[in-house]
Amino acid sequence: MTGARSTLEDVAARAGVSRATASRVLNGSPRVSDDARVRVEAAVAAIGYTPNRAARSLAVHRSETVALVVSEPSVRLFADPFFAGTTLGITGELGATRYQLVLLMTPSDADRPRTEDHLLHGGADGVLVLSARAGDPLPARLARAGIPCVVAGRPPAGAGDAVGFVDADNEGGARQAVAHLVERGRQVVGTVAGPSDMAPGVDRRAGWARGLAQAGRLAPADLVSEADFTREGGAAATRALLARRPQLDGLFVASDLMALGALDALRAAGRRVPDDVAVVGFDDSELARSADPALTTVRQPIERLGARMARLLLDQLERDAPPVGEVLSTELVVRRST
Amino acid sequence: MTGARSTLEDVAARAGVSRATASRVLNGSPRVSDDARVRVEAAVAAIGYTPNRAARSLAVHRSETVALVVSEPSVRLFADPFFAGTTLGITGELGATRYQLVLLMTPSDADRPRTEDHLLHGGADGVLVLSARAGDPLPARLARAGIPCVVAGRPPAGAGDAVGFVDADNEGGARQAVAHLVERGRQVVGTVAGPSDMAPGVDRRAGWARGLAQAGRLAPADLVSEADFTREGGAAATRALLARRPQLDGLFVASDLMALGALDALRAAGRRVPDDVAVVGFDDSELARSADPALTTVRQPIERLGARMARLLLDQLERDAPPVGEVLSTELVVRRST
DNA sequence: TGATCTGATGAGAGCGCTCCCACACCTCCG
DNA sequence: CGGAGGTGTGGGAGCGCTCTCATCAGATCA
Repeated sequence: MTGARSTLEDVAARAGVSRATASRVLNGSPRVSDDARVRVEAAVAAIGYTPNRAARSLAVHRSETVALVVSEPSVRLFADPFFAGTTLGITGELGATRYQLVLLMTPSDADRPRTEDHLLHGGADGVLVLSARAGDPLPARLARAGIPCVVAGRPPAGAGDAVGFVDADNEGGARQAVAHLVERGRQVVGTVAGPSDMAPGVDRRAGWARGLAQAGRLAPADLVSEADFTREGGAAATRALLARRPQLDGLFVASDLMALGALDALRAAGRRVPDDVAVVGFDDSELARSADPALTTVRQPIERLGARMARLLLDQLERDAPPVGEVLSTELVVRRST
Repeated sequence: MTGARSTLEDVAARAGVSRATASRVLNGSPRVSDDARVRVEAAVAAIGYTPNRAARSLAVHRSETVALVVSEPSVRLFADPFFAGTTLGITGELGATRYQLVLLMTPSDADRPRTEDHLLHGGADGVLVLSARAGDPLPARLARAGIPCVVAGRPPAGAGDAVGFVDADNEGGARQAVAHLVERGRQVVGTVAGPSDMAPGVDRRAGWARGLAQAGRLAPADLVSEADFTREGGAAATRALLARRPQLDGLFVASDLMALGALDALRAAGRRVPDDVAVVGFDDSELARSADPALTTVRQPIERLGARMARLLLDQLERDAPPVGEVLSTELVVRRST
């Protein structure tokens, strides 16, 4: 069954056809008689034949691989919550195709040129990019070189519409969160926003503002406090907010980790959650479930996001569809903190 | 620079040598004159030549890829904390070689045969396995087929010494944890153990027992309560323990997530942590840092584990070293819970 | 000085596949 | 009944590399 690998030649011989015909059958060409098709398929099954990827790649001038590039210096912080889920979605979608997923991580800036070079030299037929950095030049460069590319999150500014993307509906999620807080009767709803140079930070803040607007409220700047997606940052931002607006009774925090910091700060300030201040996070990470009180948060369809990325890339690769963007809706998970 | 891919032929022509000589230079053969070597290297640099993987694979009969198999039905629970870190370590080690990392996830049992088939048919030169299931037959099968294989954690029983492995020192870590609790003056040190059909569960429990033995204490069975690595399970196990041994004042919990459950149970029972009961977890996940009180825990060198897995595999692949096992030491991270 | 060895080199086959092209065979129409 | 237009098929070149083998120049020795 294993051992001496069998070749297409063997299959052809056994089926009593030429190598060319056997190849046609394997590639689903319509120009084959039913008779030949059946015999080749039987031979394949009997021999346990598996095509040689290398030979095929060499002949068709394609690697038949998709690269997953995780280009993030601080992999630890960023990757943990997303990586496993997204990857699972990607492999699920890719599993049915002949494409292989090869993993390229560039934790330090030093190894990015190598990766880029590799991809630009045909290292993969298509590329999926997982990166928090908005300014990543890689996708645009790949697209310019004619290599299909789909990024997670909003596409980098310079890329035009040449690169596909799949993003979670950050703004919509934030709006949901705010609507929920308003529904809970909160009067003064502030936000601990993410950094304004990161797309999710910007979008979630915008969602907060629009959410308030839709409720007929104002969204004054002094109800926004920016932090850096860390727990400590979240705590500090919350303290600042409380200092400026002691009446604060609702808080939308742009990530679960920062929300944990917010809970710290609120507790330190003697505010009860949710009685005095209701808090909503974002991400629905493990942290949210284990927080005290358990955090109401916005869940992103991580695995689905990976699957859609792969799908959009395959569309470009196989039916050379144009690169498109897609926004996946989020879901509010209500827990004890509101 | 990109565009029409250059071939070895081009390099050879430019360097004024034959394709064979150019190939020798690229593969570091000693049988090349310095003169030729220099000229070829210059040509490579000038042209921006990158070898064609497919052609090379075809010629050498090796795929020059390493597969990372994540064979876990409940990827969410298992993979999250380990996956990103381990993978990072692996890619770091592999980055300097010509091996590519291809990702194979088998979330459902249905797609495992496919994966196995692929690997058995030369899909990769070597395989790294990330799997919580002790009974996974894949590594042994691969080894039997002559495909080098390194697993994370203890090797499956059936594999003999044919598969390499890299494990964290679960027992040692547990001993450290217990020693720490004893040092803190705790008299009755119990444990919430993991399932006894999972290697980490068994090893950590053994470490708890040995730790007590080393301190000259007994490790009676009624100080052990088994759970399933979930938060709720940890809470239930802790309640059982408290019921049996109300004097309990030290607790080693075999995972951070279960430790969170233990904290819940202790709080519900009116015990203060660490005053009444000191608690140590295991994993040093994000959860430990964010717990209340922050959890003293045993850190595993996740990234290093990945790196060592890759290294051991490369040793088998390149210097055909025999498969070996390696145990990485863990580190106690002391926080507020003890 | 010729025989022998050594070390660098190039010619060329071959890895397993795809795909172009030519061919045989059939059907259909003028 | 001859030519046009399909179909299914096989021959064979070629993808870019490695590696064996023959060759050849130069060094070494008797």
